[in-house]
Parts: sequence; structure tokens; C-alpha cells
Amino acid sequence: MDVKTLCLAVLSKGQATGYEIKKAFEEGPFSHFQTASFGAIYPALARLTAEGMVTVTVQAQDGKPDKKIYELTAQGRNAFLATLDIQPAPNQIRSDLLFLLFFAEHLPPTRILTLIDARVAAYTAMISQMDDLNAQGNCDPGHQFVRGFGRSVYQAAADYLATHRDTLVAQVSEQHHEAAE
Amino acid sequence: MDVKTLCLAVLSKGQATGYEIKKAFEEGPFSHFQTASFGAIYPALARLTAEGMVTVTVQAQDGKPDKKIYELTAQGRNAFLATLDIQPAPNQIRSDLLFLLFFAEHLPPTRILTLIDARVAAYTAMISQMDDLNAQGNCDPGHQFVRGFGRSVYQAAADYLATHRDTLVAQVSEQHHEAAE
DNA sequence: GGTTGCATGTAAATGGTTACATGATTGT
DNA sequence: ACAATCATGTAACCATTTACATGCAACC
Repeated sequence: MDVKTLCLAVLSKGQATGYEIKKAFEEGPFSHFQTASFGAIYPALARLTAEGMVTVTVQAQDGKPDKKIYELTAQGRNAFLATLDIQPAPNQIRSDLLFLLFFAEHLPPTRILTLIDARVAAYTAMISQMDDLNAQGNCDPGHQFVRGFGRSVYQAAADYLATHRDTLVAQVSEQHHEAAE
Repeated sequence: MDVKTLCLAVLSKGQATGYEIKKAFEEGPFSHFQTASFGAIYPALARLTAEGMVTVTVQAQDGKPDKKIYELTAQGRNAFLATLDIQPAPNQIRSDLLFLLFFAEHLPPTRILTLIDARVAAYTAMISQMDDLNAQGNCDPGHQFVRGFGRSVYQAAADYLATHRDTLVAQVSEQHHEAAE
């Protein structure tokens, strides 16, 4: 999933500027399962334009730079639909938190608790953010399915962290105790 | 979390070769939440050696290339412990499957089912793999916590997919129906 | 007066994947 | 015969992040 494909995907839902595409990954429908930065989006959009996948409409603005509204061409739409034929790679998860907790024995108990509590709060916030998106009503079955999936997984993650944090700390403390003897 | 840090982390659990480090990400304790390829591991190990973070013991073998057993130095151990002070970045998730299902309306119902069923099977396999690892007994609290976390999350993911797959297909079919009218 | 949001873009640096190269042994 | 496991390594290529550059308006 490169940024070019991701841009096509966002544009398949309607015209957008580079700025708006970024937002789709941050707050919008694509948030939580894909990302892209400006430094990747703008060049991607330029290449897509050169390749005839999208068209640009420049809209002058005062103060701000011209707004460039991108829109899929027929060719772009086909290219996008073609990407839907890929075999999906297994989910890629990179978790710094899990990395740290894997080495919990080297962490002070207070830090363990702080780390876990912060993450639980983050999950909770993301869940309510998703609920807000859901309430704003987008009945697209795909969107709902994906959001529901995210919700379930986040909920499970938060629950696990909340219910096992004390056990972890207790075990780590105990181990330190043993080591001290 | 760059590969150099990841190598230090694996070596903190004991000496290992580049090949074994790779395995730690594939089947071993680090599987599922971090990855690294040979093309990244070997150069990383070379740099770590040059920096005095690790020492190498070459062990001749017949037929195969010499085995290079790496081991942390005191400096390497300190460097590793220092990395445990980072603020963990939020989990990064990149899901091709979710990307595809987001656009379920453009997918034939049979493909949706195949995709979902394959993923459910993959989750199930990973869960039993984790259970095997757990049965092999590593009582390290950090390891157990991380594995338990993974298990819960995978289980939730599999459950969600299994219980919502038919609804998704039904909604997509219905939509196609409406569109045809 | 500082931060956030809007809005685009470039360039250097980073970091990693993929493919290649080598080669014995063991299992199917 | 063919694939997989063991075992290391290089190099070309790819993509992306980060930092920089610019600048107005609105809000606190």
C-alpha cells in the first residue's frame, strides 16, 4: 500500500486537496489503519497527475497558497479498482509499548502503570472518536465494518491492559524481591 | 524502533547469530509485534560491532558459512536499557485487509468471504502458535503479558470477523440490488 | 504573543526491502 | 528432483519521514 494508491483510494470517495487527503488519515475515515505524511502525499499527487490518473483544478485563495483540488480520471478509477485485486499482506503491527512491556522487569513499577494507563486512555479516546464518526452517520457497509472492527480490537486491547496491569506489576515486584535475596 | 535497537533487545536475552535474531521475529518471542529482514539485520550487527555494543565469536562450520555469535558488551547493555526510556509511539497498524474491506462494495461477495475466512484462519493459527509458545513455559512476566495481549487482540479480531462477515455480505448484496433497480 | 488551522511544496537524510550470490544438508 | 533449513552478506532500489520554507487568519 504505497501513498499513491492511498491517494487514489481517498479520491475514489470524491475530490479532495492534498491537505484534505492528509486529514482523511488523521481524523477521517481512513484513520487508524493507514497513514501518510505531506512529504509523501504532495509528490504522489504530482506523479498521479503526470500519469493521467487525476486532474487538478486550481482555486485561487488570498493569503493561503492556491488550493489544488484533485479528482480521479477514468484511468485513475480503473487503476484504483485494479489495486483491490491484491492479496492482502498480513497486518503489520509495530508496537513500541509492547516492546517496552516485554522488558517490564527492567522498568520501574510506576512507569509500567503510567505507560499502561496512558495507553488505556488513548484507546478510550479513539473509541469515542470512532463512535462520533459513526454517529455522524455514514451507512457505507465497508466503512461501518472497518470501524466496528477497530472498535472491537481497541476495546479488547484496553480491557486486557486494564485487567492485567496489576498482575504484571505484582509479578515484576516479586521478581525484584527474589533477586534481592 | 530501528533494527539496531531490535538487535540489542534480542541479544539482551542472550547471545545469538543474525540468523537466530531473524527467527526471534518470525517464530520466537518477538513475533507479531516487530519485524526485521536479513538485509537490515546483518548491516546492523556490523555497525553495532564497530560501535563496541556487541562482540563476535566466529565459529567455523563445514559447508555453511562461519557462524557468528554475537553477545552484548556492557556498553551495549547500557545502550539497550537507555532505549527503554523512550516515550512509546502509538501503535502503528497497516492493514491491507481493512483497506480492501473498506471498499467492500467494489468486491464480489465470494471474494469478501474468502478474504475474511482466510484471515480468521490466520488469526486462529497465530493464537495456537502463541499458546504453544506459552506452554513451552517462559515465566518471564513481560513475555507472558505481551503474549496474553496479542492473544486477546487476535481473538477479538477473529471473533469480529466471524460474527460480522455475513452482515457485511448481506449489506453489500442489498446495495448492489438497489443500484440495479 | 503564541499556537492552531489552513495550504503547498522541496530536499536531505533515513532506513529498509528485495533480489542476488553461495552452498551443504536433510527431508519429501 | 525440489524445497526447505541453515548461514552470511552486498547492493540497487524504493519509499517515507523530517525539517525547512512561506504566510495569513483566528483564537486564546
